[in-house]
Amino acid sequence: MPEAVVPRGRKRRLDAERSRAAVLDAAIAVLGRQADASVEDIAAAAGVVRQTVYAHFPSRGALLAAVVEHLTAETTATLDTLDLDTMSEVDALRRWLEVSWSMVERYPVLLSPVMATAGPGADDVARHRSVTARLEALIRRGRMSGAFDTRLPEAWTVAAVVALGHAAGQEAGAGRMSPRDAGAAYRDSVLRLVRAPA
Amino acid sequence: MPEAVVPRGRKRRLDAERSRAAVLDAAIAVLGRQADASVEDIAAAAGVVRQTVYAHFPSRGALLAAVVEHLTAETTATLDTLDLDTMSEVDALRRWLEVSWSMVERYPVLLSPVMATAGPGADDVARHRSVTARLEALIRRGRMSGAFDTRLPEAWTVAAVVALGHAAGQEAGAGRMSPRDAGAAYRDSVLRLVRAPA
DNA sequence: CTTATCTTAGACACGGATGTCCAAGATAAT
DNA sequence: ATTATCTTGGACATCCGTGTCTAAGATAAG
Repeated sequence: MPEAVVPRGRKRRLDAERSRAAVLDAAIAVLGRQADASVEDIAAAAGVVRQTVYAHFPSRGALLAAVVEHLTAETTATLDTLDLDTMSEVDALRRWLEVSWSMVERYPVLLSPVMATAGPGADDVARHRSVTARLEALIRRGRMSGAFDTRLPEAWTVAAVVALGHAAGQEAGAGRMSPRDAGAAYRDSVLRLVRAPA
Repeated sequence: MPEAVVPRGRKRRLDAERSRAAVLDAAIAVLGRQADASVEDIAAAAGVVRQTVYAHFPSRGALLAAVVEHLTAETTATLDTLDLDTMSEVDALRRWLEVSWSMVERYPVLLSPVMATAGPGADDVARHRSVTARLEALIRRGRMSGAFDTRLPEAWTVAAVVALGHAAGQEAGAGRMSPRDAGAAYRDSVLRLVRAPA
């Protein structure tokens, strides 16, 4: 596995950075539709030739890893602008759900198996870790404060929230529900599942 | 695509039927662990050579289709022995969840993408149709009788139940929860999601 | 403008999986 | 015991994807 070329004799040509970005974007788009898309497919969608992809990413796996990295970074960054800690648990969860859902809507690849299999930790949860970490902390806080129900295991609750997100994404992606309705159903369902009974 | 050989000059050798069954069972087991297992892998697990697989199934796709067919048949058969119509909606749903969960436990391949991609209708829902049809009917009945909540779309409710089943399977399969706990959490979550508020 | 960088086109090697063919031997049916 | 069926081993063609190499042409940086 050779490394991606990053010359230092002169300045990096912005041309190159444009190609790299195009490939990355194309990968996000294409893999969102077909998880096992070939490098050829991605290159074509990027308006580039296959060799150019290898000029920026040493291997297919490295490209996938870059996709995962890119998206998790953006998602966690977005989540961190929310100041979830300063609001009530229920509001914070609502906010978290809104943001997560908007990300899923924008990047369907987020629910693709690609996110699980790519990257160092090839575990379905380990991959979402940096994103679900916020959720986990939030849920723990709500459970301790009495705002959330504690009858179900904490880890299960997290898994359930993720799974319902997948379901909403499927329904919207398959055209069985409008993205709006899917998002609403998602939020309502999670709240019903997580909130402490009155 | 040649057809599977079914001679009629003499009687079918039970030897052959044993091989066929072994291959089918091996496929169910192996694909449960690795969705993209090769015909070679499956043959090896069946204690058979690759060519023998092709002697019974014309192609890889046909084998997958046979797996799907086999499992959906068994599952629907099991579900039909329950007489769900004669009990209360909540009891019926509980029963449905128990049976479905036991099937998922026994056949992890049921949550594999194999079930979606194989078979004629390559739709995630269309494949489960014969199984989820029972669930759908059940949910509709409960919604009309007032036992279930009607604030969420019916189709969404079905999707959510399936998704939570996947989550439970994942958690149990990954060893993060015991199968028992996962099943319990699954049932509790679904009931909490579906039941009408008191 | 000069030069280094980037993209492209065309090959090529390699590995892995699918599907096919055939001949020989094992095995069950009659 | 005879015969048709089944499994096996070996070999082979094919397709597809990955990854590498090279030379030529385009393009941005200095």
